[in-house]
Amino acid sequence: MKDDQIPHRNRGRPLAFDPDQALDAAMRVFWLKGYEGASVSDLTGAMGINKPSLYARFNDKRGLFLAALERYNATVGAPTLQKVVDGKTVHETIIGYLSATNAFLTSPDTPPGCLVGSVVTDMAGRDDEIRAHIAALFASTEAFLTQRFKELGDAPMDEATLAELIVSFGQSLAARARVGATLDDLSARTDRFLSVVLRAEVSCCRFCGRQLKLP
Amino acid sequence: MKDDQIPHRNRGRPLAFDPDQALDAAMRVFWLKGYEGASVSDLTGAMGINKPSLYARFNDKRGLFLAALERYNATVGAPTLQKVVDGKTVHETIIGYLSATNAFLTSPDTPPGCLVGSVVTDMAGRDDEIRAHIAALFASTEAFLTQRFKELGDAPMDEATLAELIVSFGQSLAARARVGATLDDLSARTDRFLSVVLRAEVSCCRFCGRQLKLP
DNA sequence: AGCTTATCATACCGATAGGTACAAAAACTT
DNA sequence: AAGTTTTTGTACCTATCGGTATGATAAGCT
Repeated sequence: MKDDQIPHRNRGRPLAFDPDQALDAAMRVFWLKGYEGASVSDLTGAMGINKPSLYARFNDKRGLFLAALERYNATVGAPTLQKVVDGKTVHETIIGYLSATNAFLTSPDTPPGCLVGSVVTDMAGRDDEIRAHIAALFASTEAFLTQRFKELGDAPMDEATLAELIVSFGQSLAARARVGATLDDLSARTDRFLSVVLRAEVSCCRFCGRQLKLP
Repeated sequence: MKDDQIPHRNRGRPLAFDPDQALDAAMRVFWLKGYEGASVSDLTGAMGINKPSLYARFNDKRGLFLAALERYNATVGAPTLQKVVDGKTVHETIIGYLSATNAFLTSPDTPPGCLVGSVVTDMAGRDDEIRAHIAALFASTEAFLTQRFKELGDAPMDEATLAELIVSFGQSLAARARVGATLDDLSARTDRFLSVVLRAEVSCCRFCGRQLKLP
């Protein structure tokens, strides 16, 4: 009775839809409508499949949601974090990370804001599994930034504190985008944030008055 | 046919429940479960009333939600903003505002986080009326802080920028609280944020190295 | 071809969703 | 006491919810 659960490859009727494409569609529905607000009919409609196909592949609505969340991290979260890997200085890293964040938060191709920052964070208040998952995601994002800042070595303050401030600010950007802020709004807010936190291109402090360009 | 709509006072069978108490209960249900996730049965159960009473007073589920949101602003938002009125210095004002925020975000008597920052912000992505309402609320909160900082006159930077940073940071605190952060977590994050933004009790900048206690 | 495997589309399930009809009940007015 | 006004509790409405049984269909295997 071995490998009883594992479906044999290349047997049976082939899938009539592309799983990643269907997940993209489901992701957007959840992103816009939230978990409880997205009905299974909404989802199958957007995915272009029938309900039995959905349940055969994702088990239930929750399973689909978790799969869509993975897809979100792979297609939205990962490319944003890649900017952190690509940055050659702390300043460049932060600019890259927040710019990429602002871009996807206001992309015309997707619902406003961040799926994780609005829908999933909201759900965390009533769903322990989601809460643990998302708390770990936040923590690991901060740890990732901290680690990278240490490698780069030119952070203007304690690296963990800087990472915390950046991620926190990113969460506020997500909230603003969700309530309708434009890319210009977010960019302007980001400039002001960085001018204070990195003290770049502004007076260093009100005592020494020195002009800086960090780093 | 005048005043046909206005119910005569002190006529008819009296209300068997306290409207504010019922709204408090409804507010908590929405706070925990979100709008779509809160069923009318959940709501009437928590409020201790029957459905016809709910519909007679609040018109429909959405009307109840809007009333609960007003109640939230009156019982949670307003007391927090009162700290801004009470502050005698910018530093004290900020500490008071963020401390009060952290307290209600993690209160054991209410669901985690901020109703506005999680549930309503999420809804804003799919509901234009809510979006306009909440965007105006954010803007007016920043304007209120800006105005107060100007009155106090001892802000260490442009008052609007400072207000923006404080409100933004508050939003990130709300997200953290929603995913399970404790009051200690939030307080520690707040200390680190203030140590950078207000440069208080830390090195002023990496060039002049001066110790400050602001203000 | 015939068998096996897996996905397809249709049609359906009980439960619950938001919302309401209706008559009894509780106050006031006269 | 009788009538008026408003809220109450029960019982019910239709639509949709998440989820599934069933049989046709499309592929590989032998």
